[in-house]
Amino acid sequence: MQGKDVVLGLLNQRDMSGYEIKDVFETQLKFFFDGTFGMIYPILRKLEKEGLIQKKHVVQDLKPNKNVYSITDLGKKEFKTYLNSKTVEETFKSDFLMRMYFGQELDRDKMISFIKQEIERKKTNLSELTDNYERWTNNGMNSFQEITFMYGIAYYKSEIKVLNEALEKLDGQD
Amino acid sequence: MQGKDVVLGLLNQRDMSGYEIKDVFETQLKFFFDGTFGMIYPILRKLEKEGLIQKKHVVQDLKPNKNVYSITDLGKKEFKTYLNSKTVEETFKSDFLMRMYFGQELDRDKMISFIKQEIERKKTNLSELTDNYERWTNNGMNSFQEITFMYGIAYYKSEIKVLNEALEKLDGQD
DNA sequence: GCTGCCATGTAAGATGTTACATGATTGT
DNA sequence: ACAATCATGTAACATCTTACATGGCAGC
Repeated sequence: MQGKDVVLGLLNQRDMSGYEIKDVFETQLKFFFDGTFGMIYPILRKLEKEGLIQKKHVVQDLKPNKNVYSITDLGKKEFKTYLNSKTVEETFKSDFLMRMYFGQELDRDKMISFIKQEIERKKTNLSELTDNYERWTNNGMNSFQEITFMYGIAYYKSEIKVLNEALEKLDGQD
Repeated sequence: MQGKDVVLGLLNQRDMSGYEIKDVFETQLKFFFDGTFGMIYPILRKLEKEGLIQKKHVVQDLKPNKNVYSITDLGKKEFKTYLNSKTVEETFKSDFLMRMYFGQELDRDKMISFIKQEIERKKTNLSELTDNYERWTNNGMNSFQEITFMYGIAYYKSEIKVLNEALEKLDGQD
């Protein structure tokens, strides 16, 4: 599962420009995948070269022109192959937990401020995710896609709770 | 936060060989960072070249010889710099959620089997994490390090619950 | 003889990040 | 003027993954 597969999957749903793809990444896939322009455009070029997608130049009146990509039959086949491949294990990398792990090096107040910062960060993430969920619900979403949101919301809520409990426990040790 | 910082952090705690570092990655950091030999050994070589760590060849009797690394003053300084740098946002990548998102392509049974597989996967991960937590508790662990485990355990438990609920809901739709 | 654990490494390639670079249009 | 949004891209670099390659020692 790489950027390539995700882009192909999106174009398998409907035609899009690189800019639009970035937008879907931000509003719908952000919790479990992130893509940047520096990644999306090179992927589009590569997929086109391989004949998996096709470019159409679209002239616009009120906005700058754009390149809209559509998936080819070859691309559809390739995406199906991905969908039927073995699911790879998720990856998670946390700088915050790293600091918790190596915390003995720092003083207690610094550590507590790290935790408070992380709680705030997660609260922000949660409200963004909730907003995107609500916005998308109105545009049609199937029960499986809904799971991706439930999953993310449960994650943030449960970690906010854990971190608050940790703070309380640390307070009790004074 | 990269492999380099983690390796430096571990050697900041005590001297270790590449093989031992891998073991700590597996048993203590696995939830929020993963390292492979193909990553660890090149990092050790690089850090040594930069003068941040030092190699000692240790001849062993009952086991193959090994290279034990220790951190230098320069390395300690470098690690402190990392600890005081701004925490970067966590990253999460999930192939499972990807399939949930693009699920309309597949038939319902296949999707349900993906969910069941993922629940099993998470149950296994949870029990491994719990085992490592218990094993480590007996070897001394501070309250901040404990947070890294609480965080992971909460994650797995809450996602297992979400996925089970999703399954029930899907059953109700028959 | 085989398996499992201990132990170290390389080389090639894929992948992704960061920073830079450009420019139109719309609204304030 | 200026900021925001729309729109596309490159080049250099850092990083990591995968696969390969080797070999000692212990116990069955």
